[in-house]
Amino acid sequence: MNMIAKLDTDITPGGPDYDTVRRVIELISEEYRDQPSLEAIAARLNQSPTQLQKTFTRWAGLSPKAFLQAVTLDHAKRLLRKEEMPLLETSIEVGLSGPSRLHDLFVTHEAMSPGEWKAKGGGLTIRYGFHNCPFGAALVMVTDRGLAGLAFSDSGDEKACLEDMTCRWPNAEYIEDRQGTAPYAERIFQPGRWTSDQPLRVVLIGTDFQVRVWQSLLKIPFGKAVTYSDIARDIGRPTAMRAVGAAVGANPISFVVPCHRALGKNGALTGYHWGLTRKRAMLGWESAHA
DNA sequence: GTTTTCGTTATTG
DNA sequence: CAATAACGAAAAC
Repeated sequence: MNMIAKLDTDITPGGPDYDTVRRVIELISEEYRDQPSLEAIAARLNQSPTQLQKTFTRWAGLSPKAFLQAVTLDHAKRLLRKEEMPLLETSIEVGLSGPSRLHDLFVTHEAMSPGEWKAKGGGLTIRYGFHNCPFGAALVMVTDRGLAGLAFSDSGDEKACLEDMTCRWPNAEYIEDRQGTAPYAERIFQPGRWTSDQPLRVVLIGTDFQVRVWQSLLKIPFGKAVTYSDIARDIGRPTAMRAVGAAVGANPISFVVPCHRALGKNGALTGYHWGLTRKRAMLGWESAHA
């Protein structure tokens, strides 16, 4: 169980370095087939190779070249490779409401009752705030029962991001409270603090089917990946892989519920609500720190 | 190999 | 009820 020593926080959304990193990943995502060299990438961004190397490595913990490797189809397939049997099946048993360990972040989760789900958030008070994280501006949403939402945006479209999330539970009451949400953000994005003695509490608000899918996602270990059909099988509905995809995409607590670890059967990244670039960034980042 | 076609199923309008 | 979707397998090029 590797603990990530420390997460660099000096590359923040909106800053020039963050933008550089984002563009590098974007470029790599689109052209990884051509295996562009560091020089080529730097030239495209009008930067010196050494400068770029330094900036990127500070963010990812590995060079652009190595990141490119990590993002290749070939590598994605390796993540899928099930060395032993299980992964999902033998993972720590998670009940409807119980502790589980996801990528070394310890989490207890509970599901909302169907009634509460139908109320579309009615009677629920949700405090929210934006915080900087390695993957952009993170929108953190918490209720008195725990973390309920986590979304991402690039600087500029925070408004759309917030709207995207509030639309999911239109009847809830929303209060901006960065003070209140800050501890969650720190906890989530500082892996050094991932401990089991005080698990992160999350509350899953969704349909019965969705909640089952999300619980399945929570069983995927850090740095690994599974297939949509793996999940379908795990929840006892082996032919519902497509519906699983929809449910994964509807996951309101991205990253914490690691929906970025769900790949197509051939290792292709099939989609991501917050942008494929971000999905690749997360997978590459995890590969680097695994 | 790659593209198209069709089966499946939980949501949404 | 019809349309849709972050899939997948099989058929067809």
